[in-house]
Amino acid sequence: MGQPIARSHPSALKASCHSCSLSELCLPIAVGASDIDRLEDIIQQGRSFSRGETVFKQSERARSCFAVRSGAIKTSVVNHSGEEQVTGFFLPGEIMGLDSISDDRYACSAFVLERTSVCELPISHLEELSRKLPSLQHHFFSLMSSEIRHSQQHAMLLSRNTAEERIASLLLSLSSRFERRKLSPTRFTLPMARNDIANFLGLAVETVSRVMTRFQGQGLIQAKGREIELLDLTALQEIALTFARCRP
Amino acid sequence: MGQPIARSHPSALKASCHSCSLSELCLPIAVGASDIDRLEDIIQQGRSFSRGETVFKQSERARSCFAVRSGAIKTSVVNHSGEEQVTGFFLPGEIMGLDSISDDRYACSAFVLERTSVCELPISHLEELSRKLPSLQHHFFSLMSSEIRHSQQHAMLLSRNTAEERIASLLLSLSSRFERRKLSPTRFTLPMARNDIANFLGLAVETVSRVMTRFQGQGLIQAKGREIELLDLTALQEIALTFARCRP
DNA sequence: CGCAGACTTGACCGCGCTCAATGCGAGTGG
DNA sequence: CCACTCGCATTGAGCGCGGTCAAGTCTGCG
Repeated sequence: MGQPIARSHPSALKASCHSCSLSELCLPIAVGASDIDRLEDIIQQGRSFSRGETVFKQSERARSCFAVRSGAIKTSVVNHSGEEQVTGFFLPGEIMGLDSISDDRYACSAFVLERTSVCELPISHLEELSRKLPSLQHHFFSLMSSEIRHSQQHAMLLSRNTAEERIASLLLSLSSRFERRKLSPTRFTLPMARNDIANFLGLAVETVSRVMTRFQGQGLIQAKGREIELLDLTALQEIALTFARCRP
Repeated sequence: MGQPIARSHPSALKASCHSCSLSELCLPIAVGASDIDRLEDIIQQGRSFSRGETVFKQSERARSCFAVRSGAIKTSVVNHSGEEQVTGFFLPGEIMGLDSISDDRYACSAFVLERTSVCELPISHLEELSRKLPSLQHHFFSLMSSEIRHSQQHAMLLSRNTAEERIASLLLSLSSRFERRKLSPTRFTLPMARNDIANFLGLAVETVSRVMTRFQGQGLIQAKGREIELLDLTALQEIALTFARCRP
């Protein structure tokens, strides 16, 4: 996957941002309507992946970022002792790979959690187009800047917060990200396994389980497997509020 | 400090990157010799700050990034419960404020740990110049990309590593950053208090103290107050290696 | 129906936090 | 010069959160 996906798909479709339902979350918001065409010229609408596949692998040549169109992805790195470390989850409208622009190797692997389709953004083309479209350049600086902040927030979350606070934060983060897509902020299906949640939050799976049943006992959530309903958002916010704020 | 520093220094000096001893670590590496002048045109050589002052404060208007010329700085945010959370340390040749480009408010405050001078990089000018100098634009994307990775590394460090691993990692990070500046990688003065270290690493001060005396007992380091000597780099690396790698 | 993987629940224990006291060096003033 | 203070660092005692280990339960799928 280091090569642009086009390789395996000689007839890779040009993206059609115009008709994409995510255009208000994704790159197009950064460019005037008249310039969307130029964006479409460099973006390749990639193929779909199914559960378990990887969009790219750690330390492959990094030539592209990817915008998630549908589905869900987890990124993770393996440390030298062979353990996986989940570094993030990416949902539709979000862009992954921004951490891999610097040393031209992907810093992490991107695992597909459920049937997913992505748009491929070749980095060199993006840089080139950014020079011509100031608003696009600005948007990218902003995107990366927010990404730094999200990582910092996450580090802060891991540094001093209890298991309950971490889990409440994650649930609320997911909630607001679903809401942005006009989906229910209180009733959704977790795209990732408990294991991934635990790993991402620096906890043991057992702890995640325990906390979620505790939350359920307190009437804060209703959980059956990956089906989640948030019953008391304000209480969850109260718990999570020990740290700053969630993904905007 | 939200205003460019020039306000308080009407005669703010144009930067002289040409003669700066850090030019091989800092922005100039990104531009050809002939373009350094254009860089100097937009960079303001700021004034010096002394211990305890702030270069900028959280939630002030963010108009500039800052390159550290000399000294040392810690960045931190206060969460809503009023506690400080140290998010990073910045040494000469490093650029801070990259996390604050997105929503035009500083995401953190920058506290001066020892007598420090900085160069101010107005964001709007940087974006403009980046459009004209592709290598500068690329460099900035790279910088921000690495910053994302550093935060992720830090998050990983906090998520599963023991106190010893965290502290060994920090010591090695500092070591390599001193080395980059042609200073001794094994003998240096910590610019920050134990308190800041503890906060940054998500530990209690007492734990930092205990671990450092333990390291000393094992002959790994020699510490007297903030004077540190790393006696056994490989052993420290062995300890830290549970996670990935330090600041390049 | 049976198996494998994901999730839950329980019992136990250790790392690191908390609280509290003490040590130490720098700066200040008598 | 000492006495005093203040901030910072170190050291000790006790305990709780969350990790580990080990069963047990649920679920989807061939």
